[in-house]
Amino acid sequence: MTDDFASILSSERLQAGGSGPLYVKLRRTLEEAIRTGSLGHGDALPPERDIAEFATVSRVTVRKAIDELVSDGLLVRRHGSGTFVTKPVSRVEQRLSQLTSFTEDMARRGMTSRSEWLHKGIHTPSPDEMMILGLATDVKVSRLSRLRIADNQPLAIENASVSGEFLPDPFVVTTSLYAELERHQVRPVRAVQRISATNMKEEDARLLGVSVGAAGLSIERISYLGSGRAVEFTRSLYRGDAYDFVAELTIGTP
Amino acid sequence: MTDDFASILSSERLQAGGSGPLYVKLRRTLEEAIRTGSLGHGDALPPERDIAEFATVSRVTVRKAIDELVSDGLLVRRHGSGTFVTKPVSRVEQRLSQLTSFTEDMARRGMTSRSEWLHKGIHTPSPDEMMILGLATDVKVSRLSRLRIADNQPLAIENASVSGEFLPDPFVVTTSLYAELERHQVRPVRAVQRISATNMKEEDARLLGVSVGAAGLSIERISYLGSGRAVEFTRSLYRGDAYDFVAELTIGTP
DNA sequence: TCTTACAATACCAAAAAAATACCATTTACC
DNA sequence: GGTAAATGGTATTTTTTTGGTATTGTAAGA
Repeated sequence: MTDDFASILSSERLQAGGSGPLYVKLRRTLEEAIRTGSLGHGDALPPERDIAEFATVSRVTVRKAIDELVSDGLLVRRHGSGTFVTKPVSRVEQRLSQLTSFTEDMARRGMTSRSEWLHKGIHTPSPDEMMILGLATDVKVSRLSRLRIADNQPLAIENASVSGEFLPDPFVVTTSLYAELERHQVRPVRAVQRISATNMKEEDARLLGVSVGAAGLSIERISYLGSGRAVEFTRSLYRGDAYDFVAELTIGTP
Repeated sequence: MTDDFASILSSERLQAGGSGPLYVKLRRTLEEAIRTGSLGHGDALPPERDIAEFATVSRVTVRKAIDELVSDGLLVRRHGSGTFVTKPVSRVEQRLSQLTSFTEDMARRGMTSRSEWLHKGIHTPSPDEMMILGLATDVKVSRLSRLRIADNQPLAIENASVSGEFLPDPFVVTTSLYAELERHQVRPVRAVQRISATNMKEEDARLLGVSVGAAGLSIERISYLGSGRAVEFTRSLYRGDAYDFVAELTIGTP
């Protein structure tokens, strides 16, 4: 039982929860906590047994309270895993200014995350790639494409292009492209990110499970070595209805 | 096992790592060590077996912790060789950006810019505004709405809400909201910006001269005083086909 | 008295977590 | 070059945690 819950479920609060059966008071208390944000979207509730013990009621009573919140759509149960606060719109935030990892970010929201590879291959560079990566005519380019999935919902398509000089064999990449580059002592030190909005084309829409024309957040990133040489070029397309990009800015004093 | 690791993985630290499963605590401990620099980039971790023995957990548990750090790009594995700390891109930080005005922004891009006021007024705050700006019930809010035009093309709709305490009279604002706030010694020092993609509604599409459903870049910004008090809340909608948001990221150890 | 809502107890099943045992690759030393 | 030690990789099993369900008891109201 977390400390947060100690205050949320304090017996005073439960008693003050108005009249009626125990499970109704408990439900109102939980509902209030969700609406006020004491329980954030994606947060896990403590185990039913813990709640029962803390509120000194039986587990069935706790379950009855939770039952109603589940049928109202405020909570979601996962057998063997826990009970979680639902997200009204499944919005995921990425905070650049914080050092939170993707896994932890998702875990904090009670979401599981994984990837599916769509493509790995060696290609003759497109004009775009040649220009951006500054390739000689005879150098090949490695392309890696994958679908990022959160809570079994496709969230984004990631297309990476890397110069063959830095990544001759794209098939060795398993989880992290950057980890693979690191293995060859290739270390980008700077990146430029370009964020724009675009309407989904048919194939992207199909992969992401949205309708054609839906708004998508396109993020293009080019990363550079200390020498100024471009290493990698990634085009990502995020579902506009499921992804927020959050940045914190500080104002310089002139 | 090095002495360094003895302190990094001391069982006290592992216990103090908060609640949750063992592998999560272990992951957090390692992550912390990497972030604080106790483990520099390029350093090798001790063998998994050693870590397991020292932390008195099974090797699989150690591997699970390391797995997540690998997929986040903080660590790199080399079969038969060891596990090493990388200098990953997932640890990018957005360079301290200045809160630039639209005019400056466009000037930097070599474009002429002007605005057309759509609305100025004093209103009873909406629930959104009350929550975000932290307003008392009897305080009014000033709303400013204008169309931003660059190179004679409508580019964005800007809706600003400012607490009446800071801007009692919105009609005095002519060009820059920030300049007007500055006149009253109101100086935001921090802002949080949320960028997302959305499909244009009819009215927005008409004002911006695009078709309904076209992709738009929605940027919400809340700016704060040094005290943490929110000053202003701006919702902007940019034409997705005409505006890019560019951020430069530097990669490095904090 | 009978019905019904409420609450408690005891046990079931699924999922996650952790441990065990064994496999594959790299490195180093001979 | 070959071989053994060291290291990460994987499959399988066991334990623990968590929600799910059936049964029973109790008290209020028809």
